[in-house]
Amino acid sequence: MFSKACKYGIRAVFYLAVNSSEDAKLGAKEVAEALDVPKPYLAKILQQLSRHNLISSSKGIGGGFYLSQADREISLLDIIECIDGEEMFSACILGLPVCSSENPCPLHTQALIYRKGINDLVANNSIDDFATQIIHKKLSL
Amino acid sequence: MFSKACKYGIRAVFYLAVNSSEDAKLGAKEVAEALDVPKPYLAKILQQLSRHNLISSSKGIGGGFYLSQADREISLLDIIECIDGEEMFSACILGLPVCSSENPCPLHTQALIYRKGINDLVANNSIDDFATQIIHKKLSL
DNA sequence: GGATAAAAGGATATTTTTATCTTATTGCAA
DNA sequence: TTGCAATAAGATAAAAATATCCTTTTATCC
Repeated sequence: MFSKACKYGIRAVFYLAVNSSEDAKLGAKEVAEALDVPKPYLAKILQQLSRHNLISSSKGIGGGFYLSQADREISLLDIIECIDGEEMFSACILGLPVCSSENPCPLHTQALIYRKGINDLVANNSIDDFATQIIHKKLSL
Repeated sequence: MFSKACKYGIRAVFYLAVNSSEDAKLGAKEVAEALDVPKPYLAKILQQLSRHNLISSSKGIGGGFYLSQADREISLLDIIECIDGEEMFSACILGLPVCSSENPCPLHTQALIYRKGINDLVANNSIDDFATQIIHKKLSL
């Protein structure tokens, strides 16, 4: 479904949403250790998200990554598309170059229902929405 | 979602279901050309499926790949699991080592609904079921 | 039995993904 | 203003996925 980079990215953003703020930035090292993922690789992913203004960062002493209020209002889909590209939910599930409602592959119609479900899940919930659930229900990251 | 190898495999099996029989075996070359996928790579995938008795083959002149009646009654899930492994639908969508209903990740509960939908789609339909639809509705491969 | 046509199997090459390392660059603090 | 702690960026390495090539085996036809 998602690439490893994307899974790391989603988890890191959730971790930042719960544990960071403008006054409590987190180094890539801390996040990587908390999530048990490779540090330099995660740093790359965080940099990419930062460059696209989906998360915030600052250099220097006391610097690190964090989520601004604006960052918290974006959808999880934005994070996913930034890392894995925009075709995750739109490309044919069998990889056919042309596959649409008019000219569907054998899985198209049925799969569409479920893929749209996942798409809506990540498109219609903000980072904040997920953070609230994570805190409330004590979910794992 | 599926690896390229798996997409090629699914399409090839569908192609064999529609176009081959015990009396009309198809060479890897013909299938690869029909689906516009790399010939030697597809051959590998077909060999793997054949080794696991999910499709049938015979060597020599007039040989090739085809589906026996038994082959036509397996589920698409068997094909998928043979190529991509058994964790496609069971592994955590965020890659967490432990993620279950008792200890869910932030996407677990919602995603489960849709993932189960896809799983059921491929688990509860035989190759024959799909072949019937492909022929009836003139679906693309 | 010999030629041939096909899959089967093994080895290799290429590309992409994942991971690491090294060197800037920035910003704060003493 | 100098040193340090952090991200940023670029280069490189390792692993996995994708793709190809070559040889062997097997079955069929003559």
